[in-house]
Amino acid sequence: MNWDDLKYFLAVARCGVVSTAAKSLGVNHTTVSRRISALEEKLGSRLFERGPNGFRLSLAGEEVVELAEKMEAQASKLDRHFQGRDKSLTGVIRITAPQTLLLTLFADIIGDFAKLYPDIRVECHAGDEVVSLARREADIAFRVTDTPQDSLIGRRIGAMGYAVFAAPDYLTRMEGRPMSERGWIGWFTDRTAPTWVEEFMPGAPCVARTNEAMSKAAFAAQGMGYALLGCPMGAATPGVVQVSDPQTYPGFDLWMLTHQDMRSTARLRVFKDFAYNALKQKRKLIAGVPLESALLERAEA
Amino acid sequence: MNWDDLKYFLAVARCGVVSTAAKSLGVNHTTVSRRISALEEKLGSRLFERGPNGFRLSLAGEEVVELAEKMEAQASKLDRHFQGRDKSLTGVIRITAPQTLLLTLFADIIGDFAKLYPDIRVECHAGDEVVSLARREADIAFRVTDTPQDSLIGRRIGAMGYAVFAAPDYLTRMEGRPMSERGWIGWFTDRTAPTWVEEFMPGAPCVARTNEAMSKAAFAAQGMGYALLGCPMGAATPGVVQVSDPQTYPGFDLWMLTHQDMRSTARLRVFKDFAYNALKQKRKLIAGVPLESALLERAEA
DNA sequence: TATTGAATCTGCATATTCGCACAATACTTT
DNA sequence: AAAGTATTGTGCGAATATGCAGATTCAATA
Repeated sequence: MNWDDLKYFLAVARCGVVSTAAKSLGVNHTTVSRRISALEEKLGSRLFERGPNGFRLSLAGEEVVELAEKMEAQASKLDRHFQGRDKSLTGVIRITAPQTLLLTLFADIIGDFAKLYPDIRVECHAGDEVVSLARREADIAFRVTDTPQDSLIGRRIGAMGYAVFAAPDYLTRMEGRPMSERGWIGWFTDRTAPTWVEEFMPGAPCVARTNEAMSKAAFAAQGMGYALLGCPMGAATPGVVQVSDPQTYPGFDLWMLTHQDMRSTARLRVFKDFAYNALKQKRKLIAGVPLESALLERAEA
Repeated sequence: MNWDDLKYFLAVARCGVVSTAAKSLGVNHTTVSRRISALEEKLGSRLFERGPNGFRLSLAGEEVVELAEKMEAQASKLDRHFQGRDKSLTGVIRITAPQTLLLTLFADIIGDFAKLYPDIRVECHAGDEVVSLARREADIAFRVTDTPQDSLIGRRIGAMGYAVFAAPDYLTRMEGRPMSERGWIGWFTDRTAPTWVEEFMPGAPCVARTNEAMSKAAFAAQGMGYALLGCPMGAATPGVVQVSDPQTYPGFDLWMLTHQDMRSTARLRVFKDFAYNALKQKRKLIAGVPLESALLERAEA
């Protein structure tokens, strides 16, 4: 028997429905369903009566609940012992992330975390500069990079997606016009039209430059032209819509980096787990979605 | 935290060495090592001091042992509740398997099982005939087949391997002789030289026929010629050595079949688990090993 | 009775985990 | 001292589990 399956069992026993239980566990409902089946198979007894409006505990299931709850009590004792005293963790966590991501991707994650752990203060540093994790200038760094340093423990979140965005009214204005009349917004460092322009709007002139992503998005929202934005940023910017499929570039992956010290504090472990899970659920936002689905999702909202 | 990891933790805590713990759990030692690391990572504390002669519990580890043991107590209570009363299961289990496999593959498995559960009597039926699991002519059927019937629950063990075998003294006798002087041993039903003969010894004549695999092996052991045998059979037959790489044929998979009754008895569940795990550990024997390794293993023995 | 809706079940692509073989290391024995 | 033995750690192919999307089932409602 897989002890971990009892965790899934308890969740379903409490929720009554697999889908809700799955949400509370942060996994897909098919996974929950399959692991319940596996547990039943191992024990050789149906634990739930399957109905169209959920799972109802069978007689055998009722008996399992008690034992499983005792196991849970031990497990959470263990958790508390190591994770610190429950939700009453205190202290400061310093994180650093690229500005665009901090605002568009981490804002609500950090907000949710703060609600759960009100006594932990999260200090943020927005920027791409190198900060020393060893010297505790930051505890956790989120970076878009190829391969992180060896001295750090890295967990790969996933590929970063980039897509072309523009303001809707700009698009209607440009309807049918030739590329030469449309404009793109780029970096100061772009000496010549970047690749995405060549592919998406060859021959179009540059209408604005900036050294900072937020203003790039702002210019686009003002209807000045097309801009290549990170998908999370584009999705979070009011006044722009996605007009190209998202593109991922090899080596442009989002990583969560921490110092390789096993004795890191409880609050750090808790945050790492929390952030990693939250980001995993947002990986579609991070990598971007194909143009069609993006417009569809927008239409629904 | 993954509750199941505590099972691994306890095993290592008791054995003191990862390799031994792995053996007792029936998994690879790297798996144990990795899951311990994962647990330590989640708890944020080293549970063992790694030494060249094993793992020694750390202070933190000592504390975990107590809690984990309480969880184990609950888990085994659950097991006992469903699996029947421990090792004191009684009754009869009827299994059926192809004769060659029953003798070469299942003999020791059934023997080991009988030692563990002395009050369960295992009745065997050797043969390939269709037996009705629904009518309890047998409880468990092992079959080499393509796709098992829908009404049965099947667990795939793995591909069956077949290789050419011959007696060592026959081989020395034939050293350097042309194929036309060598002979192959086949089935009564072989109207013409089967594929393996065409590939392995084209032009060779048939020297013996039989309708039954044991005698095929016996003929080969008598130095009558080459024979294609199932790898478990060839490995178990004294007097023959493997002389070709093993070949697997699509659809020739070994399956364990049982009736799809969830309320099957405790002794059946126990046997199914036991047999499945034992067979998994023998999958190299079942699928066969490349010629080189086969000779090497033989040389060691 | 037909329709809507919420739930669970299957086929397939993907991501993760596992096992194997080899390497590295320390301890024991000759 | 040097070879032998037993242990844990790493790279890579394969087995397994997971997630997603569509199909399906069943009950409630109009």
